Amino acid sequence: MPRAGLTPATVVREAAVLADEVGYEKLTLAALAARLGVALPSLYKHVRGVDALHQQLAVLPTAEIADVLTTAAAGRAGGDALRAVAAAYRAYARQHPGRYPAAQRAPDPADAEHVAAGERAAGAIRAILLGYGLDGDDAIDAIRMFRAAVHGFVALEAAGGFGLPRDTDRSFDQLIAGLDRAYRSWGDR
Amino acid sequence: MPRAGLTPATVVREAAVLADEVGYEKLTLAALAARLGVALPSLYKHVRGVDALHQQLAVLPTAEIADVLTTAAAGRAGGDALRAVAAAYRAYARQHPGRYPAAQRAPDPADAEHVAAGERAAGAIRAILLGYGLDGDDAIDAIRMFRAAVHGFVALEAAGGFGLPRDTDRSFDQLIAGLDRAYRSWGDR
DNA sequence: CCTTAAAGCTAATGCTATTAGCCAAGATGC
DNA sequence: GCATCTTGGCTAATAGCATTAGCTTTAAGG
Repeated sequence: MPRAGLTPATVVREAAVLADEVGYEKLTLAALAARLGVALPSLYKHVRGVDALHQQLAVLPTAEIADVLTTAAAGRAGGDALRAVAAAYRAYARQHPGRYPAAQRAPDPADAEHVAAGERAAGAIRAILLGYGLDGDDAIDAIRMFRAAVHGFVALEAAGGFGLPRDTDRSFDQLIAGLDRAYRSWGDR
Repeated sequence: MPRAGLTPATVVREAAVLADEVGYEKLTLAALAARLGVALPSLYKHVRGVDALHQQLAVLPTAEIADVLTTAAAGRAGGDALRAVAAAYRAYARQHPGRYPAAQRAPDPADAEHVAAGERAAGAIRAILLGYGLDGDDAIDAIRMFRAAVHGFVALEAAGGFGLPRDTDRSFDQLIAGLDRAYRSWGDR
């Protein structure tokens, strides 16, 4: 019987694919093992368990989000960059309904790769905020504001939380427009 | 052997208490049955299963949030009301870490009580927005903005997503201040 | 070629959810 | 006050998933 040739990385990557197909909460070691053509306990040679898999699984989408945001911001500034980055974030969440929730898991401080990916994502936003004249603690607050607004929106949207027959695209545009105004008027009362 | 005297309502209410203690994702029929002093399968006389329990469990916190928001808004208007309602929302989420996530489940349109509770919560926000001159589709967008921003913030906060050593209370104040500015400048470019 | 680390396996255990079918508690009707 | 009938709660059985233990054999490396 030849070996499957798995590594922790391949297991986690396949878990990401599977999560997008069946949903994050329905991601199961049993289904993952079947997908990889391997018996369930064999996975324990590569991941410590389902909880560790979830933790590991957070790294990939975090890095992908960082990439997507960085790409979207390239060559733009101000409200232009803000809209592009927000749209890219939302698009990622919709295209990856399984791995996006995985990314919400906070990094283990000991996981340098995960921490770095998170910082890269935050850095993409921070660069835009610099164009609004925001830095230091203001930038931290403004980044948290961006994350709260955009994550909150896509989470509620994915959960079917917007019931009224009003186009969510419009609402999202208004959200980002409001964010833009909030950033521009940061110092005001 | 005397009966436990359970009803669907008591089961769901105890589930809410248990969820706050052990966390929404760790809420289990087995633990709930033990808590109620009953064998696990007995619960099936009151709820159709774990999925139905989750759905039912969404109603209580939605109604409680509606209450909390309504109370907080009473006697206030404008930015004052906005701050009070946002603070009340966040406080509820922190005090009820188990049932708050339960409330994110979208209502079954056939569940009139659930739908009504959601509308009551939205109504509390809508009333405030009226003070900003927002109604119609603008109000819908603005309500979605409020929900996205505040839910996103408390969700990220609860998940430990704000890693930097910056006081989250300050960040929350800034978020709501930004929301207030966005509402006040709604028509602007 | 031999050794050895480890990838993958089977077997076993435990927890959770779910269904089926039984029994008795307690409400209802006479 | 008694008979009846609904139904809440039970035990037993099944199935799925996670986890651990221990074995086998691959395949890399001296």
